[in-house]
This record gives sequence, structure tokens and C-alpha cells, in this order.
Amino acid sequence: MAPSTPPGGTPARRRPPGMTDVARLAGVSQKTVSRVVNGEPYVSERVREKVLRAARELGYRPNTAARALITGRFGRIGVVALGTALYGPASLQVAIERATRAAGLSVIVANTLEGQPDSVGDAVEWLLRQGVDAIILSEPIDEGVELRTDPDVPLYSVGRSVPQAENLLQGDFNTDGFREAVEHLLDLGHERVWHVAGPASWFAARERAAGWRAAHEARGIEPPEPLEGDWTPASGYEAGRRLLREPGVTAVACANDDMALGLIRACTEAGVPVPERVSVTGFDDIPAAAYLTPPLTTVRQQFETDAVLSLGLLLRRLSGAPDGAPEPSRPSPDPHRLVVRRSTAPPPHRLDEEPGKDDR
Amino acid sequence: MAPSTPPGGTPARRRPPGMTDVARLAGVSQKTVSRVVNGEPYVSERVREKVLRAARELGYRPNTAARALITGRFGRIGVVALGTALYGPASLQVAIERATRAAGLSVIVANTLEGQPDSVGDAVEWLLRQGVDAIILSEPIDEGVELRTDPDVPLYSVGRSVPQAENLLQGDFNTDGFREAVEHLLDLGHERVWHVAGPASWFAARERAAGWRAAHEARGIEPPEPLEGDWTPASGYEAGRRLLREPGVTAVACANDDMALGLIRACTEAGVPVPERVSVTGFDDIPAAAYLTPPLTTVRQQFETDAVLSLGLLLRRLSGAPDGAPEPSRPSPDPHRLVVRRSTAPPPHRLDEEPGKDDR
DNA sequence: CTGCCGTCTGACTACGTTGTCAACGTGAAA
DNA sequence: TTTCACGTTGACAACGTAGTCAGACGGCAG
Repeated sequence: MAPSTPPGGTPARRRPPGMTDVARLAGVSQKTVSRVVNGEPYVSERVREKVLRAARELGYRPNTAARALITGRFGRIGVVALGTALYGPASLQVAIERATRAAGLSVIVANTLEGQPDSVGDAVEWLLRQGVDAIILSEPIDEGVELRTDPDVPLYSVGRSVPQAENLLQGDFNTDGFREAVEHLLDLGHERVWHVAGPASWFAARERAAGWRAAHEARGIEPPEPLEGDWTPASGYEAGRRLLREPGVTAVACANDDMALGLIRACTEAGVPVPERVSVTGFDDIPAAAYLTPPLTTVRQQFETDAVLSLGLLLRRLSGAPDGAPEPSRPSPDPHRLVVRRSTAPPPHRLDEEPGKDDR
Repeated sequence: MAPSTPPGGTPARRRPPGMTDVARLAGVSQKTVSRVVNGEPYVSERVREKVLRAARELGYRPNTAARALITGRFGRIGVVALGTALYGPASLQVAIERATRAAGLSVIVANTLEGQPDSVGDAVEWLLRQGVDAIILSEPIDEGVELRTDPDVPLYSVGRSVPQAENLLQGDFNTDGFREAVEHLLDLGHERVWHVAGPASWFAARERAAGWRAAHEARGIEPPEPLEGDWTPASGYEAGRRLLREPGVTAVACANDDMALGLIRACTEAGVPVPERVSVTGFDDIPAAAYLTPPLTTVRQQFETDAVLSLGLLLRRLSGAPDGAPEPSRPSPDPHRLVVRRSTAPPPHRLDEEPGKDDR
């Protein structure tokens, strides 16, 4: 009995069908197949259908490598990200991928290593070697980056300004949003607001701290010394234990929700009720924020929408649309919103008074 | 003296340097450059250095498209993921990218859309069109998937069995881990344990529910009717409100930490103390779990380590290592661990004394 | 009829790389 | 001396696609 597979044992990795194979089956030239596949004009309906039928029959898939080789474009953008599973960055990354794929391009990600500044440059270099049409720095850290880039590959950043990169975001969402949270606390009657910041190497942390400072300065108040955490609940907890030892702390604005949550835990453990004796705010509005004890007053960022809008522009350009094409306007409505829940209240000594201050 | 830049002023998008340019500068053949770049043997040290110097001077970067075209391999793996910012999936994705890049391959991600089963097939098809050497289904949903795949592109899955895909994970971490949590509750004296499950379309949800059921069956107990959430704190909160209306509920095992957190919130709002009157467990051990009020008893999964180990095998194979190479053993130590915190306690009627230590 | 234009199609080539194979120079073995 | 093996190098073809250009065909105006 003869085996159906040829002798020798080697599976003989068959070559996947190409345009030439489709052309042969359809009885046309390879170039015509190329035209059909790319939706070029000047192909009769009869031929187009014949080609499509042949392509389907063979299970034809265009070879992106060959296409990239000849066009010089890869149909791919690279994203440099800090590989954390943090809620904010992760959401942004998903949004970027969705928008990119919708535009017919693909995303290739390179994660960096926190605390190792070279790794941003390494990631960029890696992406350039892989072949990308553009690079997006979704990396939230910007200390001492000195990027060697390729003049043919544009570099974009999300939410910070790097010398070589164009920022995809219009304004500074962190500062204004955080300032709003701090003003909310000041409006409630707190004399000063303490601050648990994120790592100074993150531009988002610096911008939020700036918002905190600005809120004080606008009222001529000297802000207290800020504490620095690392975004984790654990660091918020530690900050809380330190703040509880200081006198007069009635309000703490944390740079993100996770740290706020840890800080609240420290208060609860110490028997200090939130918000009755200490008010706490976060930033991000993570899904859990509304279900903490107490529900957390925080700020919802909407920069994703804005980032994806700008990304759309970039993608349209990369997809081959002419530069002169009418660009849709970039509305930037409602970039952030203060969500007042139950972790904030007037300070203890004001409880019997009416907060008859300006009501905004 | 002739100007170094030619007249005309046009930037004329210069072609990036190729091996031919390097070869010309180094005074060798293009093929020799190829040998140097790929580290092939039989190149004299003198020539190798000459080539490397020329490459550096020109800023040469190998063209992956041309290489892929001729070798038929892309140096890329595709990952199909459900685009949520959930802690577990996001961590896994980062781990996959790190391991892959370390092996010299790159990752291209395609996110699907929950509640749209075709989108898994679409994502696979999309990745095949982009050109990948292998596909990893990190997608947690598996309802009615009917995948058309390419025989040349192996398909792998993380943590579930799909007919066409090889599972990168050894065992079933969800069932055993969850069972452990439920047994912890039963050991504390609870007669039955309620369950807030994840969406039935997620295999992880089904496996955890199976663990819950198994724990009951092993003791000959009939488990109560399970509730179904959608992983969010909001759904856990809703489930909590419903359970609070039922009599006799003393212990609830939630399929993840977020839902547990929402459920605890519902109890707290209703004045039902946790764990004094109701014990609650979660699953995942998110960073916030230890800092909730009360700190959450949960199960830490360690499947990432295991998945990345198996991934290493796959990557080594794709990188060109021969099949006969000695494969490191796959140890699977400590796949999950029950972390007992303060959200679990014996049921009320087992307490000899009244719970008078309510610090709220 | 002729000339012309617009539509449609195919032959040929280039893209930058790797695989194949031949050729060269050198030193050792016959 | 010749022969051979080995290390080293280069010429050439091929991968699958898109750009360029020319040619075939039909309809319409002159």
C-alpha cells in the first residue's frame, strides 16, 4: 500500500499561493490580480469576479512583506509603552490598537523597563528595525531621554512634549483636572491640601503636582510638603501612615485612585474616619472607585477620546490620504470631570458652620 | 570648490541605505554584508570589521520585509486578546511581549470585541494577513468559535482548550484555585457558599464555577443557585443587593476581586458587616485587594510564570533552534495560592460572643 | 473610412534580501 | 610536483508584489 505522502518524511513546507497562482487559475496576468486586490480602477466587472473567485478558491492572502518591500511602507505603527498593567495606560493602549486596526494598519508594541532610561531608546531602535511607518511614545516617563530616530519615521507622543516628537494631545489634562480636585477640597473649607504624588519621573505625576500647587497659589496659600508614592496602593498606605502622624491634616489629594485607596485604608486602620476627619481625592476614576468604602471622589480623564481623535489624523495620513484632504476638526469637549462622591467633606472644625464661601 | 550638497533644493525622500550601499562603502560584495549582518561563519575578522564600520557609518538597518519575503518567516507572533484593561489579561499581555522581544521576535496584537463572537475569527484572519509565524489566543472567550486557520501558522491558546490550538498551560489553575477559596469558607463553618460568577462565555468563569461546585460536591452539599456578573465592581454590587434579600447568606465567593469589592460595598451600605455577618472572597489578588476595607481574602494566580515558560519553548522553536534541542523542563511550582485576609470569618451563629468590635 | 480617446489588460522591471553554487587562495597530504 | 580540503568571497537567481509603459479594443466624431 503506497502512502499518500511522498517518501523521505519531510513535510516539504508548501509555498502559500501568490498572485501568480491566482492569476494562472483565473486566466489573467499577475498584474491584474494586483489591481483587483488593491481595488484599483480600470478592471472590468467580469474579470474582477473571476479573480476574486480564484483567490477565494486558493485561499489567497496578500504577502505584506512583498508589498512593504516595494512600497517602502509597512502598514504598521510602533507603540512604546511602559509595561505596567495600570488601568490608565492599559486602556489607552487598547484604544490605540482599535483605532489603528480600524484604519487598516497594525500595531507592534515594545515595552520598556521602568528605572532603566536607555530602554526607551532601545525600544525605539527595536521598532525601527522591525519596520514601522510611525512611532507613538505612550511611555509615561521622560527623564533624560536622548532618542536617535529615523528622519523618515515620524515620532509622536501622548501627553507630554519630547523635543523630537509631536504631541498627539492638545492641552494638559492632568494639571487642570487635578487643580479642579484640589479646588473642590479648598472650597469645602480645608485650609490646605496635602498631596501624595506619583514618581517624579512620570510627566503625569509632575503635571498633577503642578495642578495641586496652582490651586494653592491662586489663593495665596502655601502648600504643605508633598509626599511621593509609586502609584501603588501600598505606597498610598505608607503615605497615609506618615500623614496621620502629622497634625492638622484634613485633606489629601492623591495622584491616582490606587494610592488614594491605600491611604484610606491607613486612615480606617488608625480609626480616623474618612471623610469626617480627613477628606481624600484620587485621580483616574477607576471602575472600583465608586464602590470603595467610602466611594471615592476623583477625576475622570477623557484624554483617550482626544488621543484617538488625533491618532485618526495620523492614521489617515499614513493610509495614503493626501495631505490636502479636509481634516475633520478636533473638538476637545469635556476633557476631564470631577466626580464628587463621599470621600470628601468639610473639615472637622467647620462642621457646625455653613460653608458660605463662594459657590463657584 | 564644488558644494557638498547638490543644487535643486528638493529633499527627494532619500532611500534608506541597503546592504548594497554598505557593500560599496566597505569594498565587498553585498552577499558578504549579508553574512556579517546575520553572523554567519566564514567571514574573516578583517572584513567583518570593515563591514560593521561601514554599516554604522551609513546608519544601516536591515530590511525585515525583504528578509521575510525570501525566508517566508516574519519574526513576529500575533496575539489575539480581548481588549479590556482588566488587571489579569493586561499583565499577561505584558509578560508575553517581554518574553517575545527577549527572543528576538516581535508581537502584534489584535483585540476583539466582547459579545461579538465572529471577532475572534476576524482577528485571527487579520493577523494571518499581516504575516505572523504563530498566533497566541490570549482571548478569554470561547463561545462558538469556528476558526479558519492556516496550516503553516501554529495556533496556541493560553488557559483553555480550543480544538485547533495547543494549550500553552499545563493544568487548570482556575478550578483548583477557586476550589481552595471555597473550601476555606466551608472550613470556617459556613454551611453553603454563594457564588457570583463571571460571564459564562469566559472559560475562566466556567472553570472557577466548576471549582466552586466541586468544593460543595466533595462534601455532599448542594450548592445554592449561582449569580452571574460581568467582572465589574458594578455587577458585584448588584449581585450583593440581590443576595442581601435572600435569607441565610453567610458566605459569597466572587469570581474576581472587582466583583468582590462591589459586593462588599453593597453589604457595607446595607449595614451588613463583612466578615462578621457575611464572608467574601475574590480571585486574582489585584494590588488593591490588601487595602480594601476589609482587606480581601483572595487567590493569587501565578499562571503568568507558567505561560511565559511555555512561551519560551515556542519562541525557541520559532527562532530557528532545531527541534531536537534539549528543552528545559517545565516546572509548575505553586500555581496558585490562597491569601487569607480579613474579609472571611466563621459564620455568625458560630460566634460564641457577639461581634462588638465594630470600628465604624 | 480615419483618427482619437478612454477603458482595460499584460509584459517587464525593481524592491532588498537570502539561498545556491562556483571560484579563488592557501596549506597540507599524497 | 599534483591533489585535495578548507576557509573565504562573490555572481546570480529567486522571493511576491507594485510601478511603468505599451498595446488591444471599442465607441464616437470628423
